Order: sequence, then structure tokens, then C-alpha cells
Amino acid sequence: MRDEYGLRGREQDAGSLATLAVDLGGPVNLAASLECGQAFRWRKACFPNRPDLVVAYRGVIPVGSISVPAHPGTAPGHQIALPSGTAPRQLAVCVGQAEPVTSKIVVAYDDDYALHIAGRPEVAAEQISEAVRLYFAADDNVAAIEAEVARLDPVISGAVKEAHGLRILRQDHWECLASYVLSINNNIPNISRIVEHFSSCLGEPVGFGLHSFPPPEKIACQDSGFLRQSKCGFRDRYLKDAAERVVSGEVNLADLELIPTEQARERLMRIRGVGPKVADCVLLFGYHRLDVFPADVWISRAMSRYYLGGRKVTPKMAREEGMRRFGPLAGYAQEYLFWMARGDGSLR
DNA sequence: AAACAGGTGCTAA
DNA sequence: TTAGCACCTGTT
Repeated sequence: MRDEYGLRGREQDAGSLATLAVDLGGPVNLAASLECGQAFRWRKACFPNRPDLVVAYRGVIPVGSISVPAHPGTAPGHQIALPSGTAPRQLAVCVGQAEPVTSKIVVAYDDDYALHIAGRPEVAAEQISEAVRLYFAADDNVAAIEAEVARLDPVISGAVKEAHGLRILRQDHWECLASYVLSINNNIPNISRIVEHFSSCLGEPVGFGLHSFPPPEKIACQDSGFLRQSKCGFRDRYLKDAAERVVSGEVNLADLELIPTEQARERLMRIRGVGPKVADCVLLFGYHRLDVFPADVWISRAMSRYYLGGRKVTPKMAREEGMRRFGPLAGYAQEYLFWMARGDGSLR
């Protein structure tokens, strides 16, 4: 039954599969990281020719498109070296691990598409390895973060244990922005369906039968008919507005890496459909600003229950309290709280 | 069948 | 500043 995952049949036969092991230098739990709701394009899969891997997912990651410079208040960044003239690309990968939590993950990709990005196989392997390390935030000391959050806060230490190895990803800026605009008053299956629809209709093939998420230019030029067919509902004009402002340069997504979080937040919120919650999600999941604390209704309820004595808590209050309590680890703390809130049926 | 889903923009105090 | 309300669409 592997065919349903697209790992056999035409796509796989067409290109040779390359596999590499990537060490993240600390615990990773793929299931927790990819199914906690921060990213919308990962699907459970069977890893090709590796029955020893207990879990695997396929999805699309940016390769060579993100550089991570230093911005005020964060650690010095690093940059991926690219052959000059190489455009940012996306590549489908299958990731797996031999136990639920490990520090090493196995990555498979289609050589043909990888060569299209890098030119030579060794370069491709090196770039993809770096891209995976960046996407899964190998630069986060997750063991230390978990210990510190648990120490700061016994209340959520249980969730820290349960979500052991959860990593906040570093998603593509534009895909992340578009995804969270689509998340407004929506549910995860629906969001995933729409993102998938845009990719398969307007994206380019990137291996495993998957397609890249279309760039803003491709979305900005769609007529209202297409947007209606994609079932965005009332979010269609928000998405269009986002695409247009990014294309026009009014909101320069690359530049947001360089400026302080508050300023980046203000710029993102110029876009119709980007309020505090969406902006914070983009900053956390797209720009890896770990000091932000996206507060939705679930988080607000959880904050009320666990910290504010059951009093009524608005998202604004929850956000301020979360950032105050957890400081530079607010993003991770928010994930653990969300984990608890989901598991706690009594939070309605 | 009515309510709800990881909010936001708009309007009115 | 903030409370109240409508909103596409798919599910339960």
C-alpha cells in the first residue's frame, strides 16, 4: 500500500532516490514537530526501503532560500553558501527516524530535482543537509530549552515531557504568511487542503509528486474565479492583499529577518488579514523569533486556567503574560501550553 | 440542524 | 481602547 504515499510508481522510478543522515545535535520528535499544527504540508508516509524507521513524513522544505543573519537581540546567524546565481528553491523530502525521539533523522529526496538546485550531487547533499538542519532548527539547544522551561514552570513540565523533542521549525517566509492568513477562523484540515490546492495548481514539481508552494507573484495575478475555486472563502481578499504587498515590496519578507521583532510585527500587520495572532505565528514559525507568544483562544483559556486563577483572559492579556513569564523561551512555552490545552478536554 | 473552527476588520461607545 | 458582530466553507 505504499503507492498511496507516492513513494513508488512513476515519481520514484523516474529519478534515483538519494538518502542521507542528518544530525540535529539534540532531540527531535518528528511526529510532535510536524503534527502540532505549526506547519500544514507534512503527511505521514512510508520511508522508501527503510522499514527500520518507526515514523516518516513527506513534505517540502526551502533549500538555499533562507539566510539567517544576526538581528538585534539574537545570536549571530549563519548563511548558506550557494553557487552564484542560484535561485531559492524548494525540494520535497521524506524524513524519518528510528525511534520516536532521536537526534539523527534520515532524509530522502529525488536526485533529479536536487541536481536541478545544486548542479553536482555532493553539493546537493551538502546543501540539503544544511537546509534540513536549518528547517528543523539544529541551532536550537532543545534539551536546554526543555530543561529551562520545566524549571521555570512546574505547571507545564508534564507537557514538556510529553512533547519531548518538539522543535519549532523555520518555515518558508511566504508560505508561512499565506498559511496563517488562511488559518483565520478556520480549522487545520481545511487549511491543509487549501495550501495543498494552491501548490498542486500553481506550484512547480519538486519530487515525490509534490509541488512547491507558489510564490506571491503567482497568487497576486490570479482572478477572483480561481481564488473562489480554491475555497478560501472570505480569506481570498486577505491572501490577495498579502501577495500584492509582498510583490510590490511594500512588505519585504527577506528584510524582516534583519529588523527587531516589534518592527517586523508592525510591518506584517500592514497586510489586511494579518492581526496580532497571525503576525506572531509568522514571526515564530517563519522567522524563528522564539520570544513571541502567539495567543489564540486555546492559549487564552490555558493561561486563564493555569496562571490567572480562571479569570477571563483576552488573547492580548495572554500574550503579554506569556512573554513576561517566559521571555526568550516564550515560543516554546506556547507550544507546550498548546499541547496541554489540546489534551485537556475540560478547556472546552 | 445549529454550532463551531488556532481571528480580523469594521463600527459604535 | 475595547465590545459586538459578520464572515466562506466543511464537519459534527
